[in-house]
Amino acid sequence: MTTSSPIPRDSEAKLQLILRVSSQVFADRGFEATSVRDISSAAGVSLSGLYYYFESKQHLLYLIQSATFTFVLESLKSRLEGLTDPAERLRLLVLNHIEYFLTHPNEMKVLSHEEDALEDPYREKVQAIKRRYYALAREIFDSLTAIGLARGINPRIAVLSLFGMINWPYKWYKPGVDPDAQELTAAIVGIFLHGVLPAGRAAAYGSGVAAIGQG
Amino acid sequence: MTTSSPIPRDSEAKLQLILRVSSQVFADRGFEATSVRDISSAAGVSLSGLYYYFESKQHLLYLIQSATFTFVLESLKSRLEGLTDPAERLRLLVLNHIEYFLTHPNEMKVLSHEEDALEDPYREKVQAIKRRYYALAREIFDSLTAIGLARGINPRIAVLSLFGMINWPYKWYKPGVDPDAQELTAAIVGIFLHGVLPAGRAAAYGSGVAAIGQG
DNA sequence: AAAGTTGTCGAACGATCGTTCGAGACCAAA
DNA sequence: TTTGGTCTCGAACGATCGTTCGACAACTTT
Repeated sequence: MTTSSPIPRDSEAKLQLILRVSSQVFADRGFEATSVRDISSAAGVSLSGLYYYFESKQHLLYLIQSATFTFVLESLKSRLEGLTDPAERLRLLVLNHIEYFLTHPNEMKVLSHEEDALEDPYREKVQAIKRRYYALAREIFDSLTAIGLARGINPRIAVLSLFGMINWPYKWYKPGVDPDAQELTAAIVGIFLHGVLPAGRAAAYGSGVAAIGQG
Repeated sequence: MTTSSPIPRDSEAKLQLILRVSSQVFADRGFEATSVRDISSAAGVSLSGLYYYFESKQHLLYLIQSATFTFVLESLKSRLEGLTDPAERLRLLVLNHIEYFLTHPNEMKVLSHEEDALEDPYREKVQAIKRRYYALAREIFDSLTAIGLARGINPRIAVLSLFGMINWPYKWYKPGVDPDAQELTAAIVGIFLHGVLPAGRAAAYGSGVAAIGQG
C-alpha cells in the first residue's frame, strides 16, 4: 500500500523527512507554539507545498505520534516473542522504550508531551495504541505478580509509576552525561524490582535480572 | 509588602482568583493554545482589565509556576525540620509532593507540563527553584545512601526516576478511582525503597517505613 | 504529440492573537 | 469639593495564524 499503485516519485522519502524535521521543531518549541511556516522553513518546503503531504497541522501531529507509537509497540511485541520469564519480559519493555527514546528523542518527546494537543478524530486513535501498550505492560506485571507475589502493590499504580520512570527522561536526559540505554534500563528495572535499598540478602527471585542494579 | 502602603482594595484576592482560574484553563487547554480572551471570559474580567494584574501572558504563567513551586518547596522544608531519619525524610518529600498535587492538580500540571513554555527572563527564575528542589531531594537520597548503602545506583538517575514517579500522576490520576495521598505515597515510596518484588525476608533497613508498601 | 498524474509554489483569505490606549467609575485623603 | 490613586472597560492596533487556490513544471503513459 505504500510503494505501489499510482507511481510515486520520491514522495514517501520526503514525507519521512518532513515527519523527522517536524518532530524536531515540535520537540524544541512545542506543537501549539510552532507555526506551519516554521516547519516550512526547517524542512525547505514551501508553506503550501507542505499540504501535499498532510491535510492539516493536526494530521501532521497524528502522523508523527501514530508512527512512533506503533513502531515502539510492534517492536516490543516482536522482541517479546518466545520469552516467558516475566522479569526478563519486563526488562525488555523498559529497554525497548528507553532505546527508542535515546535514538529518537524528538519523536518520543512529541509523543509524551503533545498527547493532549491532538484533537478528537485523531486523538482517539492514538489513545487506542496507548491502551494496548498499557495492557501489555499490565499483563507483564500481572504475570510477575503471579510468579513472585509482588508485595500486594496496587498493580495500576505500579505500572503507571514504571511508565513515569521511563517517560520522564525526556525532561532531563543529557547525552554524554547520562548513561546509555543498557545502563539506564538496568537502573530503572533495578529500582522497580528491588528498590534502592540493599537487599538484606539476595532477593527471593532467581532470574538473571537479579544481578542488574549496578552498571 | 502585600497588605500595606498605598491602599489596595481587594486587588490581592482578585489576583489569586485570576491565578486559580488561569491554572484551570492552562491545565485544560495548554498554555499556548489558551488565549488571554479565554482567561478573560473564564475569570469574568474584561480582556484589557486583566492587564492590570499581570504584564503579559508570559508573566501570568510565571506567577502561577513561581507561587506553586515556592509553596511546595517551602512547605517541604518546613515539614522536614527536625527530622533526621533519611527514609522518613524521603517519605515526606513524596507525601508533600503528592498531597499538593491532589489538592491543586491544575497548578501542578501547569508547573510540570508548561515548563518549557516560559521564556528566559522568567524561565531562569523558576529553574532556580527547581534546582533547589532537586538539590534537596538529592541531599535526602545521599544521606539515605550513607546510612543504607543504596546498592551503588547512580544517584542522579535514582532521584530523577523518583521525580518521574511523583510527577507523572498528572497524566493519569483519577480522583475516585485512584487512592488518596497517603496510600499513593506509600505505594511509590515502597517501590522506590524496596521495589515491587517481595523481600526475601525483611529488608536490612530498620526504620518505620519498612512496613509501608501495602495500603 | 497529447493527456494525465505528481509535486511545488506565490499570493491571498478570514480569523484570531497579545497588547495598548484613553476614558471613566469608584473611593479615600485633602 | 477637589485631588489622586485604584480598578475596569470597549475599541482598536499590527502581527501572525492555518488553510486554500490556481497555476505550472516535471515526468509517465498513451
